[in-house]
Amino acid sequence: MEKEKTYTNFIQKIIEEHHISGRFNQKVHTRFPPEPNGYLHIGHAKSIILNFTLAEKNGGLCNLRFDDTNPIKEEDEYVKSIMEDVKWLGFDWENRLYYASDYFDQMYDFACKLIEDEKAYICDMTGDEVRASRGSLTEAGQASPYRNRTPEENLKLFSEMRAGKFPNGSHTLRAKIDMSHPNLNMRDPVMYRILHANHHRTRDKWCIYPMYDWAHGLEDSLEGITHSICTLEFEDHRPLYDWYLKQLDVYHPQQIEFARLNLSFTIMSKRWLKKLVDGGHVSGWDDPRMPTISGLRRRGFSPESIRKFAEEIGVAKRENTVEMNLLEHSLREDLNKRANRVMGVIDPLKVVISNYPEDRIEYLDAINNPEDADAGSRKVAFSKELYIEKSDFMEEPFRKYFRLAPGKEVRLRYGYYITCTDFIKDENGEVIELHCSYDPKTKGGSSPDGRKVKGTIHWVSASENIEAEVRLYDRLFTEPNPGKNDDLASTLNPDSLIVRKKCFIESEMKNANNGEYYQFERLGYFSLDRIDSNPEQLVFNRSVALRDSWKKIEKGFQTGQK
RNA sequence: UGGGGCGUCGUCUAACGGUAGGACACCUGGUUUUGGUCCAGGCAGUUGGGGUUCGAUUCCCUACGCCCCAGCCA
Repeated sequence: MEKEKTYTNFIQKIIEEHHISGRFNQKVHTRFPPEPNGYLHIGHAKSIILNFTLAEKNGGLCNLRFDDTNPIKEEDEYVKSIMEDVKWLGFDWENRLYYASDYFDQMYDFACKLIEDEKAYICDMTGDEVRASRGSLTEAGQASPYRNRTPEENLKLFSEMRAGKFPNGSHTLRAKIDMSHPNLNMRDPVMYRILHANHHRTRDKWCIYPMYDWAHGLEDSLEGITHSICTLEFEDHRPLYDWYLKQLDVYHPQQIEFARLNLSFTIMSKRWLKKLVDGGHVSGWDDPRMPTISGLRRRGFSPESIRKFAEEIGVAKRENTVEMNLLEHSLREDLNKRANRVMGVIDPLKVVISNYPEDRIEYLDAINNPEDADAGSRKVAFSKELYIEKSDFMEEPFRKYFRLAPGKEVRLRYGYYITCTDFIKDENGEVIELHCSYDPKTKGGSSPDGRKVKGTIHWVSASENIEAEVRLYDRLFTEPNPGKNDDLASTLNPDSLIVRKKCFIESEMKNANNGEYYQFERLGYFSLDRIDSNPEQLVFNRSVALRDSWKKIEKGFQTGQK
């Protein structure tokens, strides 16, 4: 029992301290607050999982809230995809779906209160002027000439702003804090800007929109959030978050910052991801090579594996780059237990069993999942002509090569032992067909005399199978840290997608279902491509290959000794 | 060289001031009708220097390194 892993991270620790101090009356209420301006990626998944599980483990709730304060960037399409992704990960916000735009009226009223208290003013400076007067990292800023307008004048101007009397950029509402504050965020930050734009929800009701810092704390406060969790770059904004809530004397959540996720061999920034899409380097936001949630879903990742991954990587404040290995491991670990096995040949080489009757077909028993006795078994067709993997034959085998070679015997999984008696090459010297003999006494894959056969290979009957397209994926970049390189395109992995058109899969797979996970024995985990696959032309994506200890040995032979 | 953060195995991440632990990766062996899984074992870390203490990853000082901030983005 003491082996039970406790859910531990520094945020949980803070929560427990709050429980002791009684700050939030033992309550935990979090929120996931995406801006609907793009697709979610695995880094967002970390945040979603953090917020929802933190609430759940502490008997609390987590809201889904769209932080839609910038109508220029936000679209309904993203709202839909975000909800789909959160649901797919297995979380339920029940009736707690909120939008920042729901609070625009209240935010306006709060702003008026600040104006009345002489803590905010309308500034007529242009963006450039504001920038110039903000000072620098080492120099104090200069006060706006409009800083001392009366509350009456400010109120009037503010309502005129709202009424649409001014063009974009002509006025802002600014908090009156401290132009010489060492934290630049505190140098009279803008609370409202004029944006004559159509909002995805409020349409043309507003032409002034709240800035993040002003809006976010109020959203949290209004929803009774206890722990407002965000990423590290907002640490500098916490004083402002706190300042607004304190001036207003309203319910005050605790903002806590954690380090965002970086993954090796990929990138997480929306800007770069968009470049990949726009540059045609990938087929879209849901390209199976993308680290987006929709991409991972299409690639064949399970939500369970992503949640396990999030648990494994933990949560802390230091910068981190998690190895892609760990993500892949999480998937293998999950699918090994639940994916049914099946045989498929993705690089076919024809085999003729010379001593097997011409027109005979046998149906042999194959176990669906050795890791799950309840998964049962199925029948696979065996016939005189078969396909095996090209890589399972070598004319001149390496020393430890256990597979087929002239005169060598292997086991066909769940089939027979066969021995290679001959091979045929085409005019280019490429092996195109093998002739083998089989041992009828080894049906099912074991021999009565107990002789050892080290190699077991997969195969598919040439007469009974289904043809499919298979897509093999590899990391998108060749660099472990592509984000550090300005010339992204040069570090793209040219082999990140390999399409194999005429693959042969055992006919069992005619019943393959969308969203189901399969293991093609010895090759990896696969699932149907939910966009491009159809009953006439099945398309399988390889989500991840099996671990392959042979690959290393083989490389050793190829490069060094032989 | 203004402010805010962060430095623990290769990579993530733990450790009321009390044996630096786990996972991934890697390496050995064993089992195996998937060169998969599984099992057993191994390698490997507290940024440096001081101080406090019986005892420091933990507290203090200092140095160094890395990240973030000058949007009317979030």
